[in-house]
Amino acid sequence: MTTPPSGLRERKKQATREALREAALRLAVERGPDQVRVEDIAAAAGVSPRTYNNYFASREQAIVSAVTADREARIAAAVAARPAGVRLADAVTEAVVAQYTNTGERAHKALLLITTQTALRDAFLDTTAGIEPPLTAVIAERLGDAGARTARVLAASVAAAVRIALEGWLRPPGNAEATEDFAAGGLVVPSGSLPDQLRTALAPLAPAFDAAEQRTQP
Amino acid sequence: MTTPPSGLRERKKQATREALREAALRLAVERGPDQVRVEDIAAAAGVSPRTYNNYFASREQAIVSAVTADREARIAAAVAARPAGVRLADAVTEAVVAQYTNTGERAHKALLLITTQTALRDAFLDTTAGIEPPLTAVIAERLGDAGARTARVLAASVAAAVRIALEGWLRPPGNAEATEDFAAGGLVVPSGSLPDQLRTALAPLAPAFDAAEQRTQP
DNA sequence: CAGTAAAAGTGCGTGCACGCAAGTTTGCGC
DNA sequence: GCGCAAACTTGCGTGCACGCACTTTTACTG
Repeated sequence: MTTPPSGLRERKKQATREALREAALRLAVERGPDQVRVEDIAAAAGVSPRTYNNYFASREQAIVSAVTADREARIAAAVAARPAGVRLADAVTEAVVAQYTNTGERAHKALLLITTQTALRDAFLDTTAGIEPPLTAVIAERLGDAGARTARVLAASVAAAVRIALEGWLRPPGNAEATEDFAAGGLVVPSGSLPDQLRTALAPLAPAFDAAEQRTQP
Repeated sequence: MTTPPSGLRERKKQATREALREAALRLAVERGPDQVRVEDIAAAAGVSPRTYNNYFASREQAIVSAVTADREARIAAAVAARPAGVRLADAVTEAVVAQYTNTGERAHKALLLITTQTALRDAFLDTTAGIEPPLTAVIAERLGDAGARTARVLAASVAAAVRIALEGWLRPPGNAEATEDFAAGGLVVPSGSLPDQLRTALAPLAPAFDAAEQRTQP
């Protein structure tokens, strides 16, 4: 499973993908993100522009993917690695927190770049949707076949919560964008650390996890 | 609040928006969805192509918006209309179900069209994200200022659940697309009625709503 | 009833995503 | 090895989204 079927073809594909990722990020950092055309990225990776588009559906995706990389696979593994004894809600929360906390130095620098542009910011937030399928799989494993639907909903909810946490985190606190239509009582906590944001956002979902879990193991 | 500030300017804008909506849907039905260019929609609505793009960010959005229209506003109203006595979870569930059930004849025909094309299907599913802000507002009202964050997460979870329900509903049952990586035990219920799908998808979130609600009214 | 500021509409130009139909490489069975 | 089939790459063409600068329309004020 970890080694799909075969070898040389797949290696080349991954190599190309990574070359594109790295080229996109490097160029975006060197010049501004606006000054990087698809043509440049493709050239830097040694492929045609058309091929570039076989790997990434948008310019933003390429840049962002250098940071997100294989986060999806690692999240699934992280959840599965937790012992079966702990609450499912805790297992998921900690797995998610771990994945978004252990960002390397390079990732942190890249995030600064991402914050500067709305399009990049959105692309980055969209990657949270990618954790949904693996999360669904691992949650479903815990809930049994009867809870497949529930697993899907919970996984999607987690992804949504993570997105909210990230949004709140990388929002420039001084940004006067307001909270759109209804600014509550102004009691919005500006932005704590990312782990805090994640835990806070995931906390409301814990009861749903508990209920689902108890239905299978009374 | 129901009458924003003033009148003539806003009326024209809405008129143009509706003209574009209707033109997009009509043309998409008459010819295939693929045979409709932005230029045509704009012409049919009596505006320039450039203006069309000031209203809709994609061709699919224009077509789909004819069906989704002002669903967002109605959902908020529907939740607010429920008496304060009922469980918040039930209020939200029923409000959502009602909104997606009372689709008229026209909407139903349009949905058939939407199903035929992946791009349209995706655009339609993306509109569920639009119910998040109003839902957040009305849920936050119930939970009080302390639960603003929680309201946001719950609203996003509801939107995600609705999306899943819709996905399962308008998926051609015979579609051998498989469930991607892990096909559970083959126990996937093909597709019940839409209200059933919605209730089933929202059910797992009820405990989270209950917990949030009880925290404010012990 | 101007005169002016703001907002919506428009033309133009640029870069991009993607379908299609080649050409090229890789993998596999004989 | 050999050739065939599937997978990957690439060039081309089309339609599209959107920034920018400019014109036209709407709203407000002296």
